[in-house]
Parts: sequence; C-alpha cells; structure tokens
Amino acid sequence: MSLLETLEAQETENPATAGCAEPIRFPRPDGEDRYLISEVAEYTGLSPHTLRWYERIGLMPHVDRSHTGQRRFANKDLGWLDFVGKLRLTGMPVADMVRYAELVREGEHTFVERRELLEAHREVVHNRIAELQDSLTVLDHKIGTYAGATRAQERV
Amino acid sequence: MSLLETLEAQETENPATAGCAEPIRFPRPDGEDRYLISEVAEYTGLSPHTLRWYERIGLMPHVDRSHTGQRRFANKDLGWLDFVGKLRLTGMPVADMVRYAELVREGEHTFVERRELLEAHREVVHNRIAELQDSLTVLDHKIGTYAGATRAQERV
DNA sequence: TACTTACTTGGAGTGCACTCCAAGCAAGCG
DNA sequence: CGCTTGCTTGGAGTGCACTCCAAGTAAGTA
Repeated sequence: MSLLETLEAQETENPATAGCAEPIRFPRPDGEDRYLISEVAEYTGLSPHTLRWYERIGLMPHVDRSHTGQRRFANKDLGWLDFVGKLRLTGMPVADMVRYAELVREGEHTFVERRELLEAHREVVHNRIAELQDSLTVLDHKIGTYAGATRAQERV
Repeated sequence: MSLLETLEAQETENPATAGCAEPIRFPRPDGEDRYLISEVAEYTGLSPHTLRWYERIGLMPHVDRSHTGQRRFANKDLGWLDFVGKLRLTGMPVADMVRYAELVREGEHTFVERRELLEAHREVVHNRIAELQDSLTVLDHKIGTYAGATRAQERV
C-alpha cells in the first residue's frame, strides 16, 4: 500500500478529523519517520528531481542519509515542504523562499526579518488577488457579449 | 507632451469621467489615430520589442504601416492590446491568447469556441483566486506566530 | 553633410523553475 | 550470478515569456 493510499484510508477511517488543517498528520509517527525520496515525491506532488534540486539550492535543510548515502526524509522535512508548498502556491519566487530558509537556519534572531519578508509577500498576494478579481470582471463582461451572440447563432 | 502626460492632463481636466472604464478613451480621436510603436509602448507598458513580438506570433492583427514601413498603430489596436493585457493579467498562457486571436480573425462563426475558451479560463482564474486566498490564510497564521515572538524580542 | 534618433528585421540570449540525462552504486530476487 | 529497481551525482536541456543584438534604413537637426 502506497503512502497516499495509507493516508486516504486514514481519512476514510476517521472523517472526524478531516479538514482540520492545524496539526498535520504525517504518514508515519515520529520515531518511525524515515521516508524514501519517492515516498516524499508522492506525498508532496513534487518530483524526486525537484526535491534534490530544492536541497541543492538551499530550499531544504540538509536531509538525513542512510548508511548507503540515500536520503531519508523525516516528518519535520514533510512539514517544511508543506509550508514551502504554500509559499509556492502564492507565487513567491524561489529566491525569496531560499532567503526565508536561510533566515530559519540562522536562528531566532532573524524573527523580525522573517516576519517582514512574509508581510511584504502578503501584500503582493493581496494585490494579485485584487488584480485577478478585476480582470475577472472584464472576462465576465466579454463572456456576456458572446452569450448573447451565441443565442442569436443558435436560433438560426 | 508625451501621450501619457496628455492622458493625465485629460484626467485632471475632466474628473467627472474618471473611473468610467467602459468606453476606453484613447489619446487621439478616431481618424487621427496613428501611433508610433514607442507611443504604444508608453500607453500599454509593453516594450516595443514585445509589441513586435506580439505581432510576429499572431497575438496582434497585422498593424498598418507608414510609406517607409514603420508601424502605425490605430485606436482599434490599442483596444485590442487593452483586452490582451487583461487576459495577460489573469495569467492566461500566450499560446491561448494567440488561439483566441486566431478565432477572432476567423470571424463570427467562432463565437461559440471563443466563449468556451474564455469560460474555461474563467474557471482557472476562479480556482487561482481561491488557492491564493487559502495560502493567504496560512501566511497570516505564520505571520501571527512571528508577531508574538517579535513582541517578546522587543521586550528584551 | 554629418550627426542623432527612432524605427526595421531575424535570430540569439535571458531568467525562472524545473526536468531530464548519463553513469554509477546498492539491495532484493530467481 | 545476472537482472531489475531505485537511489546517487553534476551538468545539460526544456518551456515560457520575453528581451536584446547587430545591421540596416529613414527622418530631422546643426
């Protein structure tokens, strides 16, 4: 049974906690959390290539390795990837995400800069939403003109 | 006086029509509407390079030329660029915009396909807005945690 | 006439975010 | 033992949307 199937089964078994985003449930409990890169790829939707690339550019903290040198991801890595995935969905440039990752690695004295980075990006996302909603109005208007024309065409 | 300055002056002179987006006011009245590529670049915010590239890939109908072969854009071209700009703001791929432009060139019998194209894209934009708003929640939450930490830091 | 400015072209280059390739190693299976 | 599968690496390739370059033409100004 793949990791995703396991998750889905859990969801089916316990619908009461579904949609409760706060404490993310990982496929394996802490202590038994050693995932292959392929499993993490399945979990995150990113390709193994991309996961290695994230590590290379410093967007991932260094991942633990097996005695043969293979990556063994832990639950904290999945949590980080979840958050990075959210930032990615907002359209944050990878360079900014790397900067944020650096700040996290530097420790607690970067809290202010981290907050400022996220707040600046929140503004960007806010403006982007407004922009999209504005263009959506134009799109709706245009579709409206075609709707009339289409009915005329259908009557022929 | 540049075209933009002219527009701004008009806006200042006649604030009553400001914000009335429907009938787009162009810098010059119909009949006197022959713009240089640099003027169109200023008007649209696109570079002359990009305007030529739009024409090359079929995203612009063929633009009229002067006797020396230079482009002379007309008001209808500005109107088209306004609309294309809106589509671009929604994140529509250039390939889709080109497809739409082709349909427009083919004539009225493509009304249905044009409407379908725009409606499909409206869905995409809708989903994107929802996605952004969702990630914004995560962002706000994260910023919240830093806000607390920052206050603690400031108290030191 | 010389210079400057703005336009023209095809094609090459850029930046971003992946995405893939070749070559090689380790484990499991018949 | 040979085969398959899945991992490893550095570096090259891809797709998108521009963005720029070189070489040339034409108009306007000193």
